[in-house]
Amino acid sequence: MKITIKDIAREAGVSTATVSHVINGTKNISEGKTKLIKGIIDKYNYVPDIRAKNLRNLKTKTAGLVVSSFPDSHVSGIVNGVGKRARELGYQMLFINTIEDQEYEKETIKLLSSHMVDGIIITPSKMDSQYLKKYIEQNLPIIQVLRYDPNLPLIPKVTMDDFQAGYDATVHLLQHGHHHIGLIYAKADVTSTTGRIEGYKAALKDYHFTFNESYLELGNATVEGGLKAIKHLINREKQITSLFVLNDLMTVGAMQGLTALSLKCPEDIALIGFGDFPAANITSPPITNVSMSSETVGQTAFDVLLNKINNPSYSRHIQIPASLMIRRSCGC
Amino acid sequence: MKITIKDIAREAGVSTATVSHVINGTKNISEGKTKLIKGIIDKYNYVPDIRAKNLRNLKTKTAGLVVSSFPDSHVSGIVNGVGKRARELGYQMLFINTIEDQEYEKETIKLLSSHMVDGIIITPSKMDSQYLKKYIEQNLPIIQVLRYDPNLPLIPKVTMDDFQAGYDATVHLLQHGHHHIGLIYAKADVTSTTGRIEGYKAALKDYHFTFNESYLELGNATVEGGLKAIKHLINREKQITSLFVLNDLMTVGAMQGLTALSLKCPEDIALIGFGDFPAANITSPPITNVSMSSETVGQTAFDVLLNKINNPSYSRHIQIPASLMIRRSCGC
DNA sequence: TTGTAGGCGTTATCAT
DNA sequence: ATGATAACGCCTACAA
Repeated sequence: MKITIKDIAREAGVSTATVSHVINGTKNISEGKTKLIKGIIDKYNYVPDIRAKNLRNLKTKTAGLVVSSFPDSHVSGIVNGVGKRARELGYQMLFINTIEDQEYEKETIKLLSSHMVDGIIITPSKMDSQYLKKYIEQNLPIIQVLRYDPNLPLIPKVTMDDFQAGYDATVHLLQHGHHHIGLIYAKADVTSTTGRIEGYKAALKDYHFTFNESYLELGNATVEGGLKAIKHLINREKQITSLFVLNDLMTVGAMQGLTALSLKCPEDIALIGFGDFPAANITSPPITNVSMSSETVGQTAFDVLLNKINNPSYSRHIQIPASLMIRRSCGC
Repeated sequence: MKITIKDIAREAGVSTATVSHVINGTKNISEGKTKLIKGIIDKYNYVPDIRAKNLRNLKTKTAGLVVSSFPDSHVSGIVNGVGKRARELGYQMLFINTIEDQEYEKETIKLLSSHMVDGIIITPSKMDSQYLKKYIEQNLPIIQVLRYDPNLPLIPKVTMDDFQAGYDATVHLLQHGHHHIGLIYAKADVTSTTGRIEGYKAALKDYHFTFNESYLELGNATVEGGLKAIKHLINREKQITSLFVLNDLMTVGAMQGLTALSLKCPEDIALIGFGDFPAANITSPPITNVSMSSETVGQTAFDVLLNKINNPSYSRHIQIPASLMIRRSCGC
């Protein structure tokens, strides 16, 4: 038997309006009745039906978080950061992982847009996310995190400063005398990748070295992917003396690959990873990493979403800086 | 301007019932009208308001996942597993991290119980979770994952086989001649910890060694916690020759601590971790771990929840086996 | 095959 | 200080 506000009202001998008011403190009700009603509510452990409440109020106090992959600590840091801030601000969080599947992503957004949430934080699976346009036209608050569609200028963004991070890491390698720098990326067609590669190119250019397309290799964001990638890359481009790996799991794979190839790090091949994970300083050698605070990204993302909800014209792009955590794999 | 089923009906010149039926395929509507109505729906990108739908239907097709901490890959694996299975079965997932705060946990359950979700998967923050009783009496489908209250026999559980895992790891160490085994645990008053410790004790007993309470040390599930714990432990109990560490992050901290103490692993101190993380085979030395598939736990948990939803008397306890991943830190 | 209308549980306006 | 009641948007008997 489900118990409703009517039941409470009946038992208290008052109207539903009165009960509603004591629940929400929205009007002055006499002390006596207040106490009586609260007692009955407690007795039955009554909680107002949130579906009805939402329907009436046009607010759900929940936000959607749609990410496109979830294996690494980076994404889980973001989930954590968003969740933390959401909690602080009294929001619930609906979490969906699209596993890089844009069709599912579209379905998901469609569903969430049906007043399931008050706003959405999304890591789009593809650079082209024009399908989002119709939602912003409908004034559904959406923001992008980590990755974005450059042709969606009205949607706020919270990302890493990928260009700068790529630039800095590359310069570091360059300054250690490495001109042949292999780069293993997780996924093409995504701004987090392209931004970092732009930074890599810019550094090369500033130091007067030519960019070599075939120094780039796809690693699919997994350990095995990183392992395979490094084997291909080093077989193909034997002059490579250093590696820039754009994701934690691939970094682990790359280190395994180096061992498999009997290559010493950093003597034969220097390496800088991207992301940074707790164990990075107990590996052999400890791994230099572009370190980023994914929790910060998550928290900021939620704040930005709230901004967007309260001010529909908000459209800022916030770039969180990364920093180079120097350990031994880079040859320092 | 929000568009509703009425608007669609008006523009199509039909009743809302007809529109509803073509949307849900719940009755035969003539081809012509069907096409017309679908056209209009597409034109306006109309999606039925899920709040209203839920209110009417008494189903939300969303499940709550309430975990109590989120720093490690273990929990994120579970989130991932639950999400994957939920997606396959057409459910959405509401994710909340209570950060080991039972008060917040209670509030959360209360909120979710207000017909926000069809069922709840929870990792309770404390062994005593009797507050859940009133919810099961109200027939809210709840299941426990990873940790549980032993005095809640009616609630299904999906956990690791913690006892067996603790037993096996300890036996492994014992067989290598280690009788003085320090144990660093993440959190007291929680079945995942007590189960593993029971296994540890049982192994000791089977091999005729006495259990020493002061070989146990709390490490708080963090890197720093593990680091501190090992320092305390080794200072206090100098005869210890091996370590069993019940969580990944603490394992990393313990390895750091060994280095800080100028202790060689495994020569001076052998070590077995619990959880297993991608980088565990590129550390120095590679770390032997009790390895568990958290994704499996997550997927199973969702299946069990669905069982509970469909059959309120379901109350099984499923124990997922772990396996020892032998690498070098244990001295093999 | 299609339409009418009541009700899901709340909140909030307008009376009293 | 309270109460009656009309929405919120949808689904679904029941009627036509």
